[in-house]
Amino acid sequence: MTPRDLLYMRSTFVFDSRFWVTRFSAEVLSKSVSFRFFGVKHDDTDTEPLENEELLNNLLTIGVDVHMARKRQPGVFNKMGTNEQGLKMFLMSKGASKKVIASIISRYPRAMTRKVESLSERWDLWKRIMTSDLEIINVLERSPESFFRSEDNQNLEKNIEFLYSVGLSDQLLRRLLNNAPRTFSNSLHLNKQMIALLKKVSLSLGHSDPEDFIRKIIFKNPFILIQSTKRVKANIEFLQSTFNLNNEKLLILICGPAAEILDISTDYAKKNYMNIKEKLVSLGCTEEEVLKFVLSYPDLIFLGEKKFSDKIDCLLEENISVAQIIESPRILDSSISTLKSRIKELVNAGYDLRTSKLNLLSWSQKRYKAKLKKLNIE
DNA sequence: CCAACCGGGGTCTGCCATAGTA
DNA sequence: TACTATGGCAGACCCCGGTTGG
Repeated sequence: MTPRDLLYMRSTFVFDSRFWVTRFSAEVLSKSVSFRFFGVKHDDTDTEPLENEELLNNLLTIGVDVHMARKRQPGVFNKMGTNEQGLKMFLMSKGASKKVIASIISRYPRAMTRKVESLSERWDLWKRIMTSDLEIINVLERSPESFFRSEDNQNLEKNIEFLYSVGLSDQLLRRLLNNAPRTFSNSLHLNKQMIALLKKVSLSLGHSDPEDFIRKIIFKNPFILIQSTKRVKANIEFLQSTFNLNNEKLLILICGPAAEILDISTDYAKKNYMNIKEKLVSLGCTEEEVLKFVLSYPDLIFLGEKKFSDKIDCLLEENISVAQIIESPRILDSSISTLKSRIKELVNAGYDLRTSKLNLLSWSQKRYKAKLKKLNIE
């Protein structure tokens, strides 16, 4: 899955933006000043330039990266009567730091067009699901857009009711709001569509309890409601056509081991699968073996071309056979660096990788270390 | 006691396109 | 016609440990 990479991307992004704010604040200031002059020069008939000047000063005081913000949503800067002060006070009252507020506005400027009253209402709706203000702030810091993109609180309320009506627990709703907050700013219609699709799939595959199927799949994959029905449908079809399973087995697959595969962009799923197939066939596997291999651990489909190939290659370099590899698909779970360091340690300890089991390459640290210690004593 | 089996935990944003709206 | 609300997209693992069966 992507989360780890996303985490990486996100953290570098946050770091970059902070870097930007501190390192280039002088530049930001100069840009906003020139904009102000530009504004005055252009519209000296009404009060708009003055409004903008006030807005810009407010934003600079808060510490907003105006350059970034304007690039993202220029329209907001032409609006009069923005509510940046109200927003700031509101978020502060909920315990957000100035830095977080600045980051929120920098990344989603439209937030400052929201009225305090509606913000407060929205916050209370989120609070029905979350346990503390801090928990909400953490989500806003990660994803300001999911909270601020819509002001339709009625829709939000209906979404909450709808999700409960599907039979999701308090805990699951909380997980959804934490992990896939966009679910709640989807239109009710959109969420209903996805649920309807899942229901249809389960019925057409002969599931006796569609609601149970839906709960299972959302539990396994809390991100499903922020995917397009097009993507999910295409991925289910991909799984169906690729693995050629009977209904029962396909159902188990998509609300179990392959639930997360439904999120991946279909082209990549196909591409990654094709890559696995080509690579293994070129190494002498039959297509049937490839199918069995991937089916035994569908998460393999998340592996991009390079990663998959690199992992296989680093195993082959140790004269490990393809037959051994496809016998232990889980070892491809381990990072390349883990694989490499463990192989080295095991070889040093006299462990013959060509004739012994490979599973220990993907054991937890604790178990692996214990094993290695024993090998070294022997 | 050992390893296999298997499920779980972390975890999805920031951007673009485009109808709709004032 | 500028702006808003909303849908949709790309992106592309790694690790841990309880339970079970030998």
